[in-house]
Amino acid sequence: MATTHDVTDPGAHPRVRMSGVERRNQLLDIGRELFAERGYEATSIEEVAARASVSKPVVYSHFDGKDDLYDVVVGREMAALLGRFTDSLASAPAGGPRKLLERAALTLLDYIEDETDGFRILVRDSPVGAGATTFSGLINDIASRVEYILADEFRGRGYQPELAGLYSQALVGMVAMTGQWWLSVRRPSKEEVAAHLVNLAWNGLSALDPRPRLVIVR
Amino acid sequence: MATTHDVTDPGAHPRVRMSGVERRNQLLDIGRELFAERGYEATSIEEVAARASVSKPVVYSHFDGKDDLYDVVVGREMAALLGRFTDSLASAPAGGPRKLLERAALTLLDYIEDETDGFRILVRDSPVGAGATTFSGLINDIASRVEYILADEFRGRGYQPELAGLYSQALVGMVAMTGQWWLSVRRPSKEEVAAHLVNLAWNGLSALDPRPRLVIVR
DNA sequence: TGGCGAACCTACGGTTCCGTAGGTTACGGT
DNA sequence: ACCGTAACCTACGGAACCGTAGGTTCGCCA
Repeated sequence: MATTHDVTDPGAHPRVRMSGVERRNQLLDIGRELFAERGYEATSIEEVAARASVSKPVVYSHFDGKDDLYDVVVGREMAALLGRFTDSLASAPAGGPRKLLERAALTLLDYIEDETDGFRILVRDSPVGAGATTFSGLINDIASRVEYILADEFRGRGYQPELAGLYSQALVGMVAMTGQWWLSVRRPSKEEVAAHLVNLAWNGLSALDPRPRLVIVR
Repeated sequence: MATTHDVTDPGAHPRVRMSGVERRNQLLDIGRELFAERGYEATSIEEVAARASVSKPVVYSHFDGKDDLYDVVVGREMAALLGRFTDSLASAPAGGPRKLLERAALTLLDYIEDETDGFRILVRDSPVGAGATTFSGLINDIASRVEYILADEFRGRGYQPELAGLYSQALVGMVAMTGQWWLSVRRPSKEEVAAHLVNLAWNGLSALDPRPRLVIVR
């Protein structure tokens, strides 16, 4: 007759006792993974606990509930992506709009490749009443950054700057959707994809460069 | 003491008895509405029944279950959208790629405006194990139609036709995301949006037309 | 008018899941 | 050696939801 504590489940970790922050981070990672592959509704706290080889109350001791876990995961991911944009666009030596476009495209593609789960979550729907009427809150946020840059550029050229919103949505949508498609294809290479996207956005279909190159050194 | 059949709920319809197909279509419409506003998981059969002022088993007598209802709704919507594309592209007097682009953009924007719920469903996630790794199955399907057209055009110009996939994803993504954004803004007008999208896709950022016009007569 | 079948209902079983109450183990400082 | 506290567990209440069993109403047609 086995003792009550015969916790030798095959495949389960041998009962690790972590510190508070370690466990919290582990749960956040697992949450990101599950929310990415199943979405919010289909993810259960029970499975989060199971994947951490831990019981449910442990999860509740770190987060107020499912919503809270989700919010923290999303917030973390938003900060990560926005940080990448800030780094890559702010540190740029102001090389004109075309280089900016290249940088932005590469930044997003890099993020998609490195943090695939995070990207999936940002692209998926929010729980239910989340205000973000359009896509997911952040994609929109990115678009509004691009909008400022474009508005400046438009003013300089004499176009109507109030159209910058439309064009930035179009550009961000182009890159985001292509990135999502590229996730499941992985070909051609990321740099090639970026070059073609810039080619399309910059030259247009009427004057496509048959063999586009990136200007930025990597 | 009220009788068992005192079904005079205020606000509920006065107990209508429909024919089989009528009821089925009503349930499909309600399903589309709910799936669009809440997604698959958050929608319950009970609410579908409630909105139809009908009991749950009625829903089960028309559909095998939640999955089936969802599949039929999606299938119907895919057929509707594909039909629009077939009509608008096949009946075109072969006016060259630029007119094709205009037609495609307008077709998608029209659809988004007329069948907003349907579009939302197609853009949202599938239940869970739905193969569609990329976006939603159909957006991809549309993209592959565009791909054929583009591949032809590329061959004619001497570009690599195998890149048509990438460019079609980029173009469809651009229009789809802009359409989604436009849903919540509704300004500028649909025709203006289409004109600017074509402007961007055709001329590129480097040679934008400050006041683009559509070529097609509406 | 009588009866037959389609449309519909109430009621319930079984499952899943969120969130909590209350008790147990092990580590770290003294 | 001892004790406080942080980490963790089992067990359960309560709610939502899917899907079905069995019975009732209504319209049509002979």
